[in-house]
Amino acid sequence: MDPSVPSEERDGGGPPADRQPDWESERLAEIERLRKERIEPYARSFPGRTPLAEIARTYAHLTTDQKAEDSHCRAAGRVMSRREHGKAVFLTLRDGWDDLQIYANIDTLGETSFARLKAVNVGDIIGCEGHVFRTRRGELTIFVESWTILTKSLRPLPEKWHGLHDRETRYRQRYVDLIANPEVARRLLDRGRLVTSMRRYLEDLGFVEVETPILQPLPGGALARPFVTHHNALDTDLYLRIAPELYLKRLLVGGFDRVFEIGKNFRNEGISLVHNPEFTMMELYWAYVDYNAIMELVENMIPALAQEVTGSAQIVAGEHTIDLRAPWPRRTVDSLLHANLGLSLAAMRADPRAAKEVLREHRIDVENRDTFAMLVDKALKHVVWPAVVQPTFAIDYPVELSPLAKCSPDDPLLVERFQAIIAGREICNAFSELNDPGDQRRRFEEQARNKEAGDEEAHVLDEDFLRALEYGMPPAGGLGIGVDRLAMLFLGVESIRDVILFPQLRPERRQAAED
RNA sequence: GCGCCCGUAGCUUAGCUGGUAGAGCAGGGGACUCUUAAUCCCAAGGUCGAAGGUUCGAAUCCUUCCGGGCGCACCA
Repeated sequence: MDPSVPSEERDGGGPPADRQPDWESERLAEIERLRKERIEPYARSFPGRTPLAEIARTYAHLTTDQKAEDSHCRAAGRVMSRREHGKAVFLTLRDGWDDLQIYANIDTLGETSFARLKAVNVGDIIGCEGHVFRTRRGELTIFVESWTILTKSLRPLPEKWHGLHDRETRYRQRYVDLIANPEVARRLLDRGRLVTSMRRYLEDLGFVEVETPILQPLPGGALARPFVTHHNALDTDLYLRIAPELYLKRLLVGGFDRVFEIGKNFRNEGISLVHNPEFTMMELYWAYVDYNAIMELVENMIPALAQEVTGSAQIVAGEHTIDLRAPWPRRTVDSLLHANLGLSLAAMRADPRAAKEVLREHRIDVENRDTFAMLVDKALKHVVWPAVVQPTFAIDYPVELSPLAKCSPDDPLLVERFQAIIAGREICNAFSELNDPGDQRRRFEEQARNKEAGDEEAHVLDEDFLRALEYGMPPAGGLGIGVDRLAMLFLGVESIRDVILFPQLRPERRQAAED
């Protein structure tokens, strides 16, 4: 886009001229003034600059009122605040999320350049050249010998003292939030480092990263409602994946023996403090091991990642300090239910009606049509998990909850599945993968019956996946970790929106643009 | 999807049981050559989220809608 065209002349660019607020027309006028003086308000480049943090580091040793010899440097950044003193001015500059003060006076710059500097607005991006000194008040400062405008800002920044609090504006205009609240940027950078660390950790273990389809003809690998879209050339509906699982298992069939994927999943469900319609999932599959090996991987990887991202394998969640270091205790779902509710799986299966009474006593909202599987699920989520603070593996789930997991050798009603619970939250889901095509077909058929009965989240029957299993999938353990929620746990935030750069909101209605 | 709460200037906000909006910052003009929430003086900026209703009179009370937040439900 040609930056020399003022925004109001672009199609759909700014608000209509008759509704233009004063602050914008004033700044547009300033741009015209600059152009008349042959100064480009949107510069091409500013070569040879040194990052502000590096300048601060290099000259940290300077004492009060001391000037650094040979400290000539070029720096650039956004003007965050301005303190005028007649024939001198202080500005606070920010590049990235680091601030540094600069100082200029009329003696050094001359009248014209100094007057232009005083006309700079908070929010403008400028470049300057000068030497480094420390003021009488002790602040490291660049003494400006020359400067230039790099980008003129048309919109005022949020208030410097109270900042930007309005959550809607913060999420809709994250670019402003990042400027006004640098801790938001730091948190989101930490989230990025978590993903990087996880990738490196798995690669070091010999896992290979792959990318499988996001557009899938059948949505599988999880129990959830999908988004539907349409491919015009193929004239067919496609689904945004709810999980990569079935494709990664096809890769096990194809010969990959340690494989993982980090990517977005999409589920067409409610939005909440812990749900965003698109979220980042890490899934891995490891051939020739069962869920015991996966548990070891998890209890070693999680503290290692926490160490890298937060600097400690101990994290704080509310009033609890949580020690993530291995080993983590392993408790069967049956024993957890028994300890917290006095119910055994066998009893719940045999007499769901009595089980419902017990759940009601714990003020859990149960409905008459709830199946045994749903009751177990509710009991775990509402009673058992909240009581688990330190990392704990909950293992051996009822087969009805897990259509893709392998049965326990001792009990055909249980599967070899586990979830890790930390601070009351599920942070992963894993199992010994079902590789018996006959058993898998029966489980799919059971799901199909659930679907007939009205369960919209029941798993669909995927014939191609069954065909792959018929070629033979090696025994394997599989793991899924919700990366956003792991980031929340590590960074101590309550809302998933605080670890997602652009969380989903209802689309904004822009009246000016639509008229 | 249901319940509760919120929406006043670009930002942060005051505005009592109804009497038609007040400030700080930012922005504009002026003073000030080491300040840092710089300071001081002046002026400007608001269809009080939108539309209806009650009333002599509505930012304030009622209804509906829009947007957001928080619970609950579904899910990771």
